[in-house]
Parts: sequence; structure tokens; C-alpha cells
Amino acid sequence: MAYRRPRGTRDYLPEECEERRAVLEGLREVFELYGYGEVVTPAFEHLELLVAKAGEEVKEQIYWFEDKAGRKLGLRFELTTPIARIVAERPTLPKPIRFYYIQPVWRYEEPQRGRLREFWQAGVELIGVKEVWGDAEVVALLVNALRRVGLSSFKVHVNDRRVAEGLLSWAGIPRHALGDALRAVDKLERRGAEYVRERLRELGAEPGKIEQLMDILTRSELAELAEMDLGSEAREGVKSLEQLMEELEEGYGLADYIKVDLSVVRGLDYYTSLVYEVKVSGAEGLGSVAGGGRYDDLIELVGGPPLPATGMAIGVERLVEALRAQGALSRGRGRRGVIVIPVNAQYRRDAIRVAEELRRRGVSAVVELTGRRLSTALEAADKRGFRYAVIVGGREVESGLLTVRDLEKWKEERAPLSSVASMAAQ
RNA sequence: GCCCCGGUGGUGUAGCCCGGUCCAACACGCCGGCCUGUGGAGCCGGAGAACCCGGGUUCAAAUCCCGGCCGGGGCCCCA
Repeated sequence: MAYRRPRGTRDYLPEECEERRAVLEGLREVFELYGYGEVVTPAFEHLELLVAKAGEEVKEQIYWFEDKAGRKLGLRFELTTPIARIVAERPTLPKPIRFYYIQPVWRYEEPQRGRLREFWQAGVELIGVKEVWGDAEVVALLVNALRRVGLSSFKVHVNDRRVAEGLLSWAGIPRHALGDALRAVDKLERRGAEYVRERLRELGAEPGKIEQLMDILTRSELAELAEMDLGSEAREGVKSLEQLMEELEEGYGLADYIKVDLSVVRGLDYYTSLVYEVKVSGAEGLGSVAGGGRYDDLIELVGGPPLPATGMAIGVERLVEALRAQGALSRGRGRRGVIVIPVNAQYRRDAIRVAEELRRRGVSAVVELTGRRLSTALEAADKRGFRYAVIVGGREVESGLLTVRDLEKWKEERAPLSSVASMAAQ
């Protein structure tokens, strides 16, 4: 075999495309029901922009190159930054802005289960609403989009960075180690409590407080936090988490899908307060199916006006995988379409005319072009999953009545083209 | 970048541990014949792999050893 596809990429054949398209259309439908408008951005951006918020280390994950004029460009690895750029470039767009996108992104990583080098993200950004009800709208939209495409037994694990940082500071972690400590906490679920405990100790947590911290992280009770002295930032965070839960319950009736989880942190550095990830039970190995949060500084950072923003992104391939694991994909929708088979080469043009007429009437029709004998052609048509075979030969041409074989019932009848069309249209 | 596992026709596998009987087998798929207007079948036939590449051991290697490449999974990070 001469060539194979590049590492970490995938091909989609018609059957899989159909599966994917159904999912994508469901997501799009919900995005639009909430009044979000689609945006399409270039596959590549100036490298500087991509690196701006994420830091140099993310550069390792960017496919980047110099163009012929020596400009440094990079393939986008998420959509939030390109959208921030759009907004920064057009400061007069009426606020609030509601954008959605369904596009591929690229990351240079080692591929494995649930991790590709090219994958699609479907997400939304709500720009210009600083209050927690903006976050609530986005989270509700996320939950309803996932429900719409048939996902079940999932929860949005929400947290607030300010709370996580407040807790860690309270436990004695010095400021410069906060990043590492957050990453350690993030691994609570994957690596277990013992690992986190050990890491926190190494990073300077007071031994006396570690146990209490672990306890709080595990139970994630907001009420307890409210009574602790975590500093004003964290207090704000706790308050807004409480408000978010209330908003989602009272406004959207979605409290069952949300869970406070103080161990959720997320890597991208631009999140300023709320962060969340969607976890699907039964598909844990996939990683999170979707994630998001609030990024109030990013647009200003890329040269725009200060604008609060909140958004989320769904990993399309992971979502499809999770749906597959749940048996929720509508695969193989049964027999479809018509194949028109000329009885022999002499009737090929007649068959083509019949097919064209069917197509004019909105019926998907294929002409048997191989010249294989009728019985073989019928057998092949059956295997390929056609619903009807229309046989065209001398008898049909003379009488004007087509021979139609229902490949599902394996029954045959004579009928005029118009009724073949209406049969097949159903 | 690191760690683990793997690499036999288009696909999935058998064979590898216990070298020769393997010019590599089976199933599915593909093409055709039986069948010149109709057998969702069956039977028959055909195309398609020098067993990832290179080196080594041996009288002899798909089978053992080393290196490389590629793929999958894990770490990390994330969707």
C-alpha cells in the first residue's frame, strides 16, 4: 500500500458521514433555536494570535509553518481565540454577540483513544454578558444540544477557578505553585486521592490542612465553602456558582444535569472564573465530551475592547463515540432509493431516462451500468440496500408500465413511473 | 518526548511459543460462470500477501535475536 492517511486523522465513508451528519444537524438546530449565528474562520491564523493567550508551551501543539513571505502561521487548535479576534476586529458589533461554529481544529499530539490530531469542535460563544445568567444560558444550551442528539447519563461538572485557587491558597500552596497544584487537583478522578495528596504536599500545602482540603474537594459542598475564610475572590466564586445552580434550576429546569465539582480545572489559561466539563458515564476513557467556561480577559488581550465572554465547545468525535457506546446512533436507516436496471445493453438509455425522470421527482435513483446479467444485478442491488429495483426492457418500453421489484418484500408489480416515484418517495 | 502492546491478501483472523511438512490457511468482501428478462440461495472458478523494512543466528525463518519504521494504548495534555 503506497499511502495511508496521516497519523491522528480519520476518513469517513458514506455510512459514517451519515451518522455524523445526523449528530451535527441536531447540534446546529439547537444552537439556532437559541438564536446563535454561524461563523466560519480560516484554518490558519497568525501564530502570534494562537499563542497569545495560551502561552509558549501550547506552541508545541500547534501545527505551524512559515508561508512564502516568511509569515509565521498556525492551524487553529480551538475556535475561541479566532472568534475573539473577529470580535476584537469589529468593536461595533451589536452586543451581546451570539456565535456558533462547527469546524475542524488541529493539534500536534500523540493520538490515542479519544484523541486525534484533526478533530471537529461544535461550540458557541456568548460575548458581552458578564453576569452569571450568561453562563447559565450557555450551559443550558450545551445540555439541551447533547440531549437533542440522544446523549444520556451525562453531567456537567462545574467549578470556579477562583474557588479552586482560594482553597489551595488556604491550604498553604504558595502563589507560584498554584498552577501545578491546580493541575494536580484536576487529576483527582484519574489518579486518585493518594496521588493528589502527595503532589499537594510536595507543592507546599500545610500537612494539617491537606486532609480537610481533600475532603472538601471530594464532597464539593458549596454551603461548607461559604463558611470558610477563603478570601474575597473565592467568596465571589462560591457566590456565582450558587447563582449558576439556581439559574439553571429555576430558569431551565436542568439541575439534574449539573454537578459542582471542585476538582475540575481545565488547562487553557484564559478561563477567568467558571469552568466546566461534560462527563459521560460509561465513556470515561474518552475524556470529556465537551467543556467550557468564562474568559473575561481574552478579547482585550488580543487587542479588542474589554468584553466579558463565556462559551463552550463539544468534541464531535468524542460525542459520536459516546453515543455509539450508548447505542444511541441511528445507523443503517434501512433500505433506500431506487436502482434502475436495463435488461440488456440495448435498454441502457431507456433506463437512464427513467432514472432522470425519477430524480426530477425528487427520488434518489441509480442506473445499473455494469451490464451484468439481470439476476446478478438484482442480487447486487439487494446487497447494496436499495429499496426498489426498476427493470427496464422491451416489455416496459412498449407498454409504458415499469416493472418494480420491492427488494424488501421481494415482490414485483407493474406500475407507471409516477406511482413508482410516489412509492419510492416514502 | 517517555512507557507498554502489536505489524500475515481489501477486512478479520490461523500459523509464530515447540524454526523445515507454508511457493502461507480460513472466513467475509470483490470479479466471473452455471443463469442470453429476475434462484435475496447454492455450487464452481478467479484476482489478491514473496508474511512492515533492514540486518543477524541457522543447512533452513512468517516463525528466534537486534535495529528501524508504522499502528494502537497509557503518561502528559485536552475535545
